[in-house]
Amino acid sequence: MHHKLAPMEDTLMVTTEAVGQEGLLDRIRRLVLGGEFPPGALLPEAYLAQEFEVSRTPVREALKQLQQEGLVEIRPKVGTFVREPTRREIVELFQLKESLEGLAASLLARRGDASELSVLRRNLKDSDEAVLTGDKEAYARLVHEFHWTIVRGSDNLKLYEHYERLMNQLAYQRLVVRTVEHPGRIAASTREHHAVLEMIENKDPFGAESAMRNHVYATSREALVTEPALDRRS
Amino acid sequence: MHHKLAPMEDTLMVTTEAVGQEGLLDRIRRLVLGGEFPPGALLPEAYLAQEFEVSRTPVREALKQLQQEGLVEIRPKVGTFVREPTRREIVELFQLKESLEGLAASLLARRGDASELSVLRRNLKDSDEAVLTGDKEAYARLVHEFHWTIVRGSDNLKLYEHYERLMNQLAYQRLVVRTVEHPGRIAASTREHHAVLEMIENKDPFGAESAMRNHVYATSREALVTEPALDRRS
DNA sequence: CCAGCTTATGATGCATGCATGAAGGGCGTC
DNA sequence: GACGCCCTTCATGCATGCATCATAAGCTGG
Repeated sequence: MHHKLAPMEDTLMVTTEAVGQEGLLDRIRRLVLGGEFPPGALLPEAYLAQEFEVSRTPVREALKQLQQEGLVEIRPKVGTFVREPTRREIVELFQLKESLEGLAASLLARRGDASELSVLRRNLKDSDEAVLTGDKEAYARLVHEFHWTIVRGSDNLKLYEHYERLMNQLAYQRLVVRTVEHPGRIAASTREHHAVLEMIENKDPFGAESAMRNHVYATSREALVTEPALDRRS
Repeated sequence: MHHKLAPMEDTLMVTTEAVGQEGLLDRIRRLVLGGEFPPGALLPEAYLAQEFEVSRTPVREALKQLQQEGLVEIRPKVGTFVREPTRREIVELFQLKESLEGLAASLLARRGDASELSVLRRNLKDSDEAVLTGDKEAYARLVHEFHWTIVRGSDNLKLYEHYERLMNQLAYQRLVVRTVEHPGRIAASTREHHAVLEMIENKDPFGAESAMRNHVYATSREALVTEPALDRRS
């Protein structure tokens, strides 16, 4: 069979969506993650189509992708439902998170890129500041950025992509907000962050991985005991 | 807004596709991974639709999912093309593989389920046998099964799912087949497999993780030097 | 009142048609 | 001969219509 080849591409599209506006997939994902629809709720294609002013066809495509991400469950001939992660799945996802972030820290320590390091240092400075002023909102955001910066800084795009999927499934925002409520945890978490950064600065991949894994593990334990709603199932 | 909730489900569908036949997504994926279409080739929706005797709509849905898996690239208004992984991406994926399989070995060592262990022991026995008889085909298959058994045995479904994605992107078969060609590597690989199993039998999570990571790393190095075609890009 | 069957509803699954836009080839000019 | 413009071609992107089937309400007989 004769195959038609793609014309040479010189520009590498790194983002997932074309220009214009936010992709439909992202909009529906935000709807789900935002808690607009409670777990178990039906996501009617017709409703979404009308809501976003498109036809059902692109909506269906997006829903199938969300199913791959594990955010919704499509029951054939019945409908698409918001998926509620079981406690067991949360545990599984945190184990993965530990592994992936450990890898990221290790890779970043090996690379030891100066610009990333300064971003992280700045982040921890701001973070300490937020703790002192008691701005939990800012603290949560900075913690979030700290972790993402390390994953991005690992300079491993595939790792980044898998991490992104993972975090989507964890619906991170809601969990970490709870965690932040515990003052003792904040102090410990801050210490752990500094430890991670120190290891990265020392260009110690093993130490950085270890420190990061310890930190993620501690955080996940806290998140799991702090989130009683997760005990409903499994 | 009033939400329609899902009726209670008692049966948990663990497989991805309903009964009947193999899913369209899998069939197209096999077409791509099978090398039927060379990297860079266009996958015309109309052709696939005719080939699988469906309309373009379900084909489009499947292609969008394959894009998420990183196997194809969809250029808006142009077409869907088989993606050729760059060498850099291969390296990135192997780093991830190392991390994920390390986690799997660690979890399995912690669990220490007897039935999984006997399967692995049996696998290595058959594997040694295949080495002696020089049956490289069987050896490659057994190695494949060894790794998948450990990932399955980790009893972490989310890990399994991410691993599955990862392996799809690696188009494993073609790479490992090359690796098998090197006699020295086979001996080393066999030793490493035994080491991994021994650590798991000892219920030593750290040791198992370490052994597995060493093994995956060694294998990946071999695969990378054995695959000259990967040097074309990046 | 309840169990079993029938039927009505509503949502999905998919085929089809048309609009849109990107490549590539042809043609005319320089 | 080379460059640039136009136009044809073709594949996608999406809207729409209809068949299918799961679900639940209604109905009937016990």
